[in-house]
Amino acid sequence: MSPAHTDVPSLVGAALPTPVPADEYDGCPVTGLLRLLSDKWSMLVLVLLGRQPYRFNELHRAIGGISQRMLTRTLRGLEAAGLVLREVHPTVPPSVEYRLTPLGQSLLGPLSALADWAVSNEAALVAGRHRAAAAASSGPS
Amino acid sequence: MSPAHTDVPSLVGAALPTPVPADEYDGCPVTGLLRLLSDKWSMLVLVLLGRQPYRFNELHRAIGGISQRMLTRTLRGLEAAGLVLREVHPTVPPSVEYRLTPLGQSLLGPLSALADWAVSNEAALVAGRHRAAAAASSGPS
DNA sequence: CCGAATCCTGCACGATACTG
DNA sequence: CAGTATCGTGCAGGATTCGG
Repeated sequence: MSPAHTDVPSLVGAALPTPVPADEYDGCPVTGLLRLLSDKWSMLVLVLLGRQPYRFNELHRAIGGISQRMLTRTLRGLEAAGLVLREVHPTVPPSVEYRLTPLGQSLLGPLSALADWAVSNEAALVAGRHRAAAAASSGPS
Repeated sequence: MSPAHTDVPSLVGAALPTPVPADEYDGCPVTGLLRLLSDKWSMLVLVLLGRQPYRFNELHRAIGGISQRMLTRTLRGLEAAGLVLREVHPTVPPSVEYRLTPLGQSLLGPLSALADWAVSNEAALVAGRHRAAAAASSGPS
């Protein structure tokens, strides 16, 4: 075991030389968060719930393009992580409200930073994409 | 079923699927960024390259657990997005250096915000995961 | 209205072997 | 050293149906 060949940034928590407890969670909190958020809808749901509480079909319509299955899955995942709270009102017909927990709300800041960057650098990203396309068609010919 | 056993050398080029993301850009810059970063390794590679330039196998060892295939794909994707620069030095043996473009470096800030949040709230996330596991084993029995 | 259950497809990803 | 070629697998994710 020779650590420190390339000292891993503290961002990944010096957790790369992991003891690997089980075959599930690899020990790095950043990786854990990424595995939670790296799906198609989680971040979008978080941002929407950050604005206001939503009921299930309200959210379904607000997103538009997500299947019921994936919305349920996404919400359950976020709920399991403690980011979203699910409130069932025993009315007829039943209604369920989803809102962010305080933990979920605290995630909105970092999320916004990423979103702001994406908006601010949209032009650069598009330009880079074009440069890459041009290089790909003229280069390896 | 295994149809043609006749060795067709290289007709089907589906070996390296999706050379670049190249997905249909849906118009939302945030979604575009998420589709770019929502894979298993992109963010980690960006963070590592944010500290220093790396050569291919250097990066391979530093990450530890990624396959050559995925490292290549990840780097190509980031390169196509204009976040990573690939420099080939025509030496013997050949060496290739990867570094962040200025655009890539500007992404480190927002990325760090997310990473810091993950570290700060690791305990809460782990607790949530345990609650979920307990509920899953006792609830739907 | 809320969601679970089922079926199905495609891609992300890994392991290995080979090349220049 | 830096990739490419190829095969196999698991799981994300969509469409639809059924139940409460």
